[in-house]
Amino acid sequence: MGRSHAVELAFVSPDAAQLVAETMRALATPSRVRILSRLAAAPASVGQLASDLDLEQSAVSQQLRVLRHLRLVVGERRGRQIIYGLHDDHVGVLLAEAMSHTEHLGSGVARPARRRALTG
Amino acid sequence: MGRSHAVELAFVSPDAAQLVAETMRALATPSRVRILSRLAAAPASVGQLASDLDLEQSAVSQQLRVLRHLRLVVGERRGRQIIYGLHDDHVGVLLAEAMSHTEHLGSGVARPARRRALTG
DNA sequence: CGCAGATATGACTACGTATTCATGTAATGA
DNA sequence: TCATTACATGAATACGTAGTCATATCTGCG
Repeated sequence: MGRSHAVELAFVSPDAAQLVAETMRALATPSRVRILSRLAAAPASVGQLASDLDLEQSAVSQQLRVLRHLRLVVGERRGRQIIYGLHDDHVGVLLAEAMSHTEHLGSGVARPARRRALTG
Repeated sequence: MGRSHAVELAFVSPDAAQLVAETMRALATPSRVRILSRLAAAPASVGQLASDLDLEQSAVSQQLRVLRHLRLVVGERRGRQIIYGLHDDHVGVLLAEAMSHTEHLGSGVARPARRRALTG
């Protein structure tokens, strides 16, 4: 097949890539990252999330719907409220990995800002 | 600044959430996931990526620009071509974690899930 | 220098979606 | 039953961006 096969490990099919992308999309907005990190600390109701993250209740519900759909969070009815939490620890690991990465990158990651003192 | 517990995911500031989201956005599209997984296997030129992933050269360059900007890939000039590769192993870990999570969820994004108890 | 290969980059279009507003639905209490 | 609390959900708007086309830049060769 190939003249020199190096390491063809993680070749992913377009289908699998689609799934990965859809899942990672959940972490692609600040609001959902905040919601997830909040739930990673402790389960909370929708209203509690809204007031704590300073978001509209509708917005929280909409994002929770997305996260629920992606199996990243689960909701459990408790009287009038619905307590949300991370679906499992795997989600926390993924989130931690993402944050670790961001920390590792540090400064000027997603900014087209020019660094000074490079060229005259 | 470390809580002594399983996942040290405390509250994340809106600013940090923004950074995390921007970084994770790189994995939020199938084309970039495919590019990264391809580069995880072995470095490749732009044209090679284009032909192998069946994408337009422009599209590959555009996405590489994003990935480069997010410090996920690096390009190295080699004659007329530019060989791209993952920025470091950390990127591979993140990608593997994402794929692992997706595999764990299965092929269906929307299925009646079994939930785990939140309140005890 | 002139030409071809290889990649980068603006401009444009199309699509997804985050947010808000308004309303609907479920659960508690009188 | 009606009122209130707590969430969910359709509709509309605004914004970001992935992909395409055309063009520019940059490299190597004769």
